[in-house]
Amino acid sequence: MTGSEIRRSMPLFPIGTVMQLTDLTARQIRYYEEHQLISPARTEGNRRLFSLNDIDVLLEIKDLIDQGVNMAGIKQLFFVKEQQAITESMKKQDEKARRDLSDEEIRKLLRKEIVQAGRFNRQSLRQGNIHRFFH
Amino acid sequence: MTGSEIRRSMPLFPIGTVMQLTDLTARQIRYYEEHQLISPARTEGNRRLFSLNDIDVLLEIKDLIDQGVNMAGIKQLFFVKEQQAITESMKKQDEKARRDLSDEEIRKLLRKEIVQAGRFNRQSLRQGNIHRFFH
DNA sequence: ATAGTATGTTAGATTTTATAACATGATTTT
DNA sequence: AAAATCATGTTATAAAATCTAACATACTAT
Repeated sequence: MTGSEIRRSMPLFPIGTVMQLTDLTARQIRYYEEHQLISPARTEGNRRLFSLNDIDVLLEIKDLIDQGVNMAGIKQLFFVKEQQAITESMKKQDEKARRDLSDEEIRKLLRKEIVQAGRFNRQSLRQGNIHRFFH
Repeated sequence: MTGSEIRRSMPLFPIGTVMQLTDLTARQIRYYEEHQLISPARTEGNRRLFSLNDIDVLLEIKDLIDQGVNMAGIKQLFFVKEQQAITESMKKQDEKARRDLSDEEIRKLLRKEIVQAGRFNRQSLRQGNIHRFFH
């Protein structure tokens, strides 16, 4: 997790602040939580604490609601987005794997080269430059 | 004011969150407010709402306190810093003024040049290129 | 017409925050 | 040394914000 991801998921805001930032009612926010679209943290005393991410999600929900999408639709959209995100991260992993593989290949090649170079130079080394390897 | 300055001065956090973020007690935070080191906004119901800037200031205060600086010292430091900031912004203004002035001079020069160019070209314009100015 | 959805409203309990006053240990001043 | 000041803790009391749960209601879809 990157630093900014941590910051974005830090529980900071009480519901009142979130209401103002999103123009949603407490009822709505709690309802969306009930439907698992967000999962705000809780204080010791059970008050919700929202993160910047939560607020982003709520603003997305609000946009979709304003466009006439209902809960079911929003859930589907979020589900699809999450799948995409997962696919993306898998793609990245694949790429990394491929990169790692080719790194490994490069290492093999390098080893070969070194061996070859060794063979190449053995003669000349004997012929007067062995002292380089001691001193 | 820039966008980020607005964001940094937006009243968002209740005192509880600020306590956690700064490791200061409510008593301390209120005391520093009493000494006008911060001026958090208030909700309709008189609860304090702190901005990111407030939190920055509180963290600075905490650092200074930890280093043994007392209220008076902190006030002085903040005062000096503010003076510096003002001086800085005046410098910037000066620069801008100077820039504006030289812009004005450039305009003067340009006008002269144009007049000169006009004189220079009058002859040649008459000699067959006046049509460029109509069409 | 009925059922389901999304939100409003209300009630009562709990938590959080506010102010104000007094307490206290550490420094500073007299 | 005694008194005053500083920075913070502690406590009491009031008010505000939030919680859950229940019931109400306007729409939509069947």
